[in-house]
Amino acid sequence: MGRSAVTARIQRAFFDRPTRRVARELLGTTCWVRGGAGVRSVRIVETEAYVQDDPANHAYRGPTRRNRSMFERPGTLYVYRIHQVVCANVVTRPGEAVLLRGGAPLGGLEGSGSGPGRLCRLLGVNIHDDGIDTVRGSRIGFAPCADRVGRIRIGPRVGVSRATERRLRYFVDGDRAVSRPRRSSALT
DNA sequence: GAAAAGATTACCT
DNA sequence: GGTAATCTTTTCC
Repeated sequence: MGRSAVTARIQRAFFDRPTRRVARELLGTTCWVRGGAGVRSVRIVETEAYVQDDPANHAYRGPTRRNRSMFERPGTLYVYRIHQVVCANVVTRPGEAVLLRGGAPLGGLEGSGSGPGRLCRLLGVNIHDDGIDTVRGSRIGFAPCADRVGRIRIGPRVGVSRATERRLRYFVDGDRAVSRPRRSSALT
């Protein structure tokens, strides 16, 4: 990279599009988090779309205290807690969002970014980041895809107990940071 | 006010 | 492959 580390930032119009398209096009982008110890970043390699009329969507039954961030502007971060870990989403259209499921560490960052909980732990994302703006905020942002993305594949979502047949999961084929269903060894 | 479920992960046998 | 950990939100009585 001959230029500065962050050459550009993904704007709000990127997120204000159909959720499945955003989920697919987030693959290969860089997600950075500015913390006390510096900036941590990963290359996004796995996402899942949560859309309307989707029983697995936290916003399926409308706004609640937990999911209020999902009704904020496109590009807003929706962070929720599940068991003892947190997961991060980016809001697209009202009540819809993209779950960040896998990221490959960049810039010497060490650890595993495979899985939504591990990804948040790697980046240092916590529950207090819920509701922040990734477009204008200084804490977390996305940079456009710099280099070529591998083959993109689509498959069933992981971990959800409803609407499991829907193919709303996008991932870069063969990337190490992609989580896999525990079910079988068969590649989707 | 109480009980159940959950977009997970780590560790057990 | 199966289950416990762990705790907040949601839902029901």
